Amino acid sequence: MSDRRVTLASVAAHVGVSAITVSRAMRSPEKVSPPLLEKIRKAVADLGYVPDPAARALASGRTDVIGVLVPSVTNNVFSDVLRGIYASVEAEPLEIQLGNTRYSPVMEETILRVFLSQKPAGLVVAGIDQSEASRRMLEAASCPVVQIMELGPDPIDMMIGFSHYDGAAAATRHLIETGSRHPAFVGARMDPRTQRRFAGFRDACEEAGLFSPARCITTPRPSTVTIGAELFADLIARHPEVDGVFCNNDDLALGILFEANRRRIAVPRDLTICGFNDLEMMAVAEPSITSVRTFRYDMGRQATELILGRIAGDRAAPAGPVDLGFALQPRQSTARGAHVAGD
Amino acid sequence: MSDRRVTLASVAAHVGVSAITVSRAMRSPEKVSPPLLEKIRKAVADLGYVPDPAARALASGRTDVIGVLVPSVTNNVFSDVLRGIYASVEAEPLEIQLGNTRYSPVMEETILRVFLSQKPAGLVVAGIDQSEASRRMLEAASCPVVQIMELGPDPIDMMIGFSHYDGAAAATRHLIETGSRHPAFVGARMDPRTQRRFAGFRDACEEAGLFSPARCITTPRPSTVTIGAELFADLIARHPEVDGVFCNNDDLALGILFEANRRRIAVPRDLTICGFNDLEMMAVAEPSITSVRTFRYDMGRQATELILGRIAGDRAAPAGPVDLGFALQPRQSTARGAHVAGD
DNA sequence: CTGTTAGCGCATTCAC
DNA sequence: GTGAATGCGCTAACAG
Repeated sequence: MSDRRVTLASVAAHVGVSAITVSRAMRSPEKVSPPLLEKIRKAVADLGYVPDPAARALASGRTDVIGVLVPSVTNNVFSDVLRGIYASVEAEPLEIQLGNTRYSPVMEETILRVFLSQKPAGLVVAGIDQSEASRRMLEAASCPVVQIMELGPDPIDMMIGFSHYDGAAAATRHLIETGSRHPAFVGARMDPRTQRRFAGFRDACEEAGLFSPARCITTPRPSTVTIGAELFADLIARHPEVDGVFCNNDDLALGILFEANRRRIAVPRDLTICGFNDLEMMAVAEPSITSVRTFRYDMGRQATELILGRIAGDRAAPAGPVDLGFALQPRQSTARGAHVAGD
Repeated sequence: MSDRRVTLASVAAHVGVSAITVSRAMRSPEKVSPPLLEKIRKAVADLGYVPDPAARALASGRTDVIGVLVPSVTNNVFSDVLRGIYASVEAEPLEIQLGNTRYSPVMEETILRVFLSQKPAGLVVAGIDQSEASRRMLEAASCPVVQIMELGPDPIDMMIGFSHYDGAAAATRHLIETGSRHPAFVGARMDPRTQRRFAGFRDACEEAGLFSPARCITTPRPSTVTIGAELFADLIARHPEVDGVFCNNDDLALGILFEANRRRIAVPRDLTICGFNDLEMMAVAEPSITSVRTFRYDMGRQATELILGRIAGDRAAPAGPVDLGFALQPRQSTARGAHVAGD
C-alpha cells in the first residue's frame, strides 16, 4: 500500500476488464454497465487505487487545478477570499493551487508561468495591475481567468470586484458629513489598491475644500496595528487640528484607536476614525470603528463559481465585470444605515 | 506561444542535439559542456520553453511539491506559519501545495490521499492528532514528513513545535502570581491544541488550589473577537468575582479587553487578561495584553528546512523533535522579563 | 560528455 | 457498452 503500485491496469486485471473500462468507470460512470461498474468500484476500494494526477494530466492535457494568485497569505483580506474559494470548491473534484506573489509583479509573472505549465482548469488573480508579460500570458491562456478585488476598464476575461476609489470616497464624505473639518489620511504599503483608496479620499476632500496633503501620512511598510499607532502619533504631533482619520485599512484604524485611547483623545467626540474592509473586530472595538465593508468571502466564492460555470460550458456567464459593491458601516455618529453602492 | 507547443524535443531540434541533453542542461548543467550549455540556454529562452511538470513527474516518479496541511487558512496563527514556509522555499525550485483541512481529521485524510498521489517531495502537517489511517499513510510515505505546532511522544518522522500545555501553565501561574485569586478560562473551538492549553490552565490552577470549573467557559464556535466579548459578558454576569482570565488565544483576549473597557472594568487593576500566541496587536493594545509568544514563522521556516535538509541527504537532520519553546510576555504587571521555556 | 532505448500511467481515437 | 493501439513529454538506465 506504500509504493503506489496500484494502477489502472492492476485494477483492470483484478476485475477482468481492460484498463480503459476502469478509466471510464471513474470518469463517466454512465457509460459503463451497472453491474460492471459495481465490481470496478469495489475493486478500486479494495485495492485502494488512487489515480495518478501526473499521468492523467499528461494524457489528457488538462488538470483539475485552479490556480489562485494573491499578493499575501497573511493579510486578512486575502485569507477571507481564500476561504470563499475553498468553500465553493469543496464539493467539486478540483484542487486549489495557491501562489503568493508578495505584492511583486515580477514574482507574479514567475508564478504564472509555472501555473500555466500545469494547464490549469482556471485561474484567479488578484488585482488589475498585472505586468505586460503577465497580461499576455493570461490572455493567451486556454482556461477561464478571473480578476478579483477590483474593477477596471479592460478585463482579461472575467472580473469581479468593487471600486476602492468609490468606497474610500464614500467613507470620506461620511467623515466630513459627520463633522470632520480637518480630515487626515493614514496609509501603509501603498499598493495599487491603497493608492486608489487614497485617490478617493483626496477627491472627496477636495469636493469639500478640505484636502491637505500635509495631513496625509503613509509608509511603504506593510500595515500593522503598531504602525497605525505610530503613524497617528506622528500625525497628531504635527497636526493637532486633525479631527477625523480615514485609514487605508482596519489594522491601521485599530492602532489609531489604541493610540487615541492612550492619549485620552475622546473617540468619536474629538476624533472620528474610519477603516477599510470591516474586519470582524471593528464592530466590537470600544468604541466601535466605522469601516467600509467589502465582500471578500463572496468574491472568492463567486470567482470560483464563474470558473465552474465556464468549465460546465455555461454560456450564461456574465458578459461584463461583476460589481460586488461595498457597504459603509457608520459607527461613530448617528447611525444612518448602510450605504450600498455598486451592483 | 499559447498552446505550449514548445517541448524538450523542439528545443533539442533547434539546437541540434538530443532531447536528453537539453533535459540534462536544465537539471544538471555541470554535466553538459559549457558551450553547448550556453546554446541550449539561449534556445530555451528564445523559444520560451517551460518544462511540463506532469511529464516530469510521470517519468521520474517525483515532484518538486511540498504539501502543507493546515486546519485553517484564515487563522492568523497558521498564516504566520505559511509565511515562514513560503519564505524558506522562495529560493528553492519547490512549490507549496496547500491543503485546508478545516479542523477535520476526515478531511485531512482525504487531502492526504490526494497529496500522496502526487508523490510529493515532502509533507508538512499541523498537529499530532491525525486519524489512524492518516498516520499509516504518513508512515508509509516515501518522503520526509514534518509534524508542526506541537510536540508529542511518537513522531511520525520529524517534528517541530512547542508545548501548549506548558505555555498555558506558565501563563496561568503568572496570572496567579500577579494576584489573581479567581482565575477564569475562556476558550473557543476547543480543538486538540486548545484542549491542551486548557489542561495547562487547569493544572496550574489546581497547584494553587484555585481551580473552578464553573469559571471555565467555552464554545465550539471558532474564536473571534466578538465571541471573546460575548463569553466574557456571560462569565462576568455569573462570576463577578473573576479577577483574571486566561484565553485560549489572542482574539478572545482582545474581545475581553474591549468588553471590559465598555463596562469600565479597570484593566489590569481589577482584571488581568492573558492571551495566547502574542499577535502583533497585543503589545500595542490599550492597555496592552499579556500573551504567550509562539514562534510560528520560525516553525514554518524550520519545518521546510528540515525537509530540504533531508532531501539534500543531510544526515545532520535532528534525531528527535525540535522544541521551539514559547515566551511569556507579561504586560499587565511589573514586568519581570520574558520566561523562555523549551528549546 | 552525449545519445539510444524504453517506459512512467493514463486518456484519446477509433474499432468492435 | 467495451477494447486495442497509440502517444502525451519527459527521464532512468544504460551505452558509447
